[in-house]
Amino acid sequence: MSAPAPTVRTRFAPSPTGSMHIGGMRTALFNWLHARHHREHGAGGTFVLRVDDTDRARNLDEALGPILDAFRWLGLDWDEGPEVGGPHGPYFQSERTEIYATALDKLLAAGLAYKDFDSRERVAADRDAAQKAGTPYVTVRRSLELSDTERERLEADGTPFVVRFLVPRGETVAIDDAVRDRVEWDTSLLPDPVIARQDGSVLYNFATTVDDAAMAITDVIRAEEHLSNTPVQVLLARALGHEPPRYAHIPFVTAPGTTKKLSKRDIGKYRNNPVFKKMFERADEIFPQIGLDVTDAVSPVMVAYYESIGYRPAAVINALGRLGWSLDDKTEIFSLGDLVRDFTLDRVVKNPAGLDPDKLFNFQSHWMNETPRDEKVSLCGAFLEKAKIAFDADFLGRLIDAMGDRLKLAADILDVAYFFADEIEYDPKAFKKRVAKAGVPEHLRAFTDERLASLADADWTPARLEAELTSFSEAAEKSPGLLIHALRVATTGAAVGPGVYDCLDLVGREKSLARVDAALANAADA
RNA sequence: GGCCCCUUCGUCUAGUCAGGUCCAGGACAUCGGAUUUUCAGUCCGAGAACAGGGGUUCGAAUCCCCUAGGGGUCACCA
Repeated sequence: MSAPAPTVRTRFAPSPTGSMHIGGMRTALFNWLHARHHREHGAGGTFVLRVDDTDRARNLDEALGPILDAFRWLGLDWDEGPEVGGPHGPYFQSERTEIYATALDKLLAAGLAYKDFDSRERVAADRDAAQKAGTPYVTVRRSLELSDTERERLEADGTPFVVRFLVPRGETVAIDDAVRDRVEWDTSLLPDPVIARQDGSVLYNFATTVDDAAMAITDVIRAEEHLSNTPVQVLLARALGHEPPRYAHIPFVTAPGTTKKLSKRDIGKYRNNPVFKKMFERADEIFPQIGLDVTDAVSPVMVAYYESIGYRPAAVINALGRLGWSLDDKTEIFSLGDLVRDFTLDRVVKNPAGLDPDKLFNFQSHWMNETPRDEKVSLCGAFLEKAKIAFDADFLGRLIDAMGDRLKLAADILDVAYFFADEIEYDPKAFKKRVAKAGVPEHLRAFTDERLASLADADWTPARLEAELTSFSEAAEKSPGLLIHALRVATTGAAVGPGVYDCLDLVGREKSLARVDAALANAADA
């Protein structure tokens, strides 16, 4: 008889920094997916959100809010954590100082950690010397050589000290990583990590280990840059009397077109990244219209960018899910539900994956097309409202229908905002090329007078308009393109947009005819 | 520099654990064609990769060894 499949508990522990990094979101997604997969297709799974706020953020709401918003936007809920609580709280590290202090005392009392009185400078000098000599640096442990009386005197004098974990030398620590298989380290090469500062506050490696054990985390899924922290955490967990969790070190996300970790530090550089450039430029066009500043917090490195510019959460989920993971040799489209069903750690790849804005955009096309009409209307409507453009919902619906697949981002609706304006402005270049061109005004005049003017309101439909235009062009032995272009520019002012017959329909018979007259008068003046 | 990780088309990846069906499959991007002419979309097509070298084997992208390259990490940050 095999043991029952264990239930799974995963966690994600963001620092409240005021914005959610897209790479961090990918790590969070994998944790969430692993837990949900086991809940629905295994013995159970729980996803925990824990807040790493040891830095004591000045304003927690401001710093944590956007992060929780990103989770909510993508539809990733958490079973335990902020707002929802849970049996393993508190879920803010700033509220767990007692727990850390107790664990620290336990290690100290057992002789598994020690007070180190060496100054920062002295330790740095040791490290430099080792570096220079090309030998591995390990802690010199001078404080362990101290006699009891010496130590007592130092403490009585109030000499500052840090607490270091005493790494057992001469051992091999190994993990069976879910994505990297077996990884081993020689503990003789590991420095004794500081686990508590002079002020008594504990450090990341220690807090995480204590919390993961206290919260019964079974699977630690994190980016591979944490791989080198792992031996210390394994040793620490054992010293504390716990069995270490299973680890899965997933590849980190690289900046588009590079092999370097996508980092919020480099946002400035990314503006010039040829692959990222388009995304920045689109933001430059859109954000000013909706009263948003293009800041680091809404750059393409952050989840907020995608929401702000009108991506579908499903598109972002799909792209993130495929970053370092695949099901097989052909499936590309995954809903969140599909991912919950199909996601397993053993299909995570080992090598870093670059975020590809083009591919993300392609997923967006797909998921925008899957979006019901009503939802598109409300999404686009929200953009129009932010841009302070008055609109009629029915008309917006018709416009969205006419745009069809052309509507990729919800913000694209702003590109055709001229449909909501009473007055149009001609794109001067397009006007010259399409309307004020030899032979065109006469042709357009004739078509309008002979075919359009006499059309009844009820016959002013895309199908009828197309039939008229086609047959007129045929009779005149001219390319339909001439009228198509001329009419579009004359009635909307723009060179691009929905199909021209839809444009005429949207603008309406009366207004279209008036605009053709105005355009022709304009062309005559030119 | 020490330790650790990684290496298939430009990119994301399938195939590697169980060597032959892989002169390497899919997707995005690119280019070309069609839809007899906006833009877009759709359809069709093209080019494009096993880092290098040695082994093992009848046979290697797949196993072994070496080399090279890339990356991560070496804080009283997380």
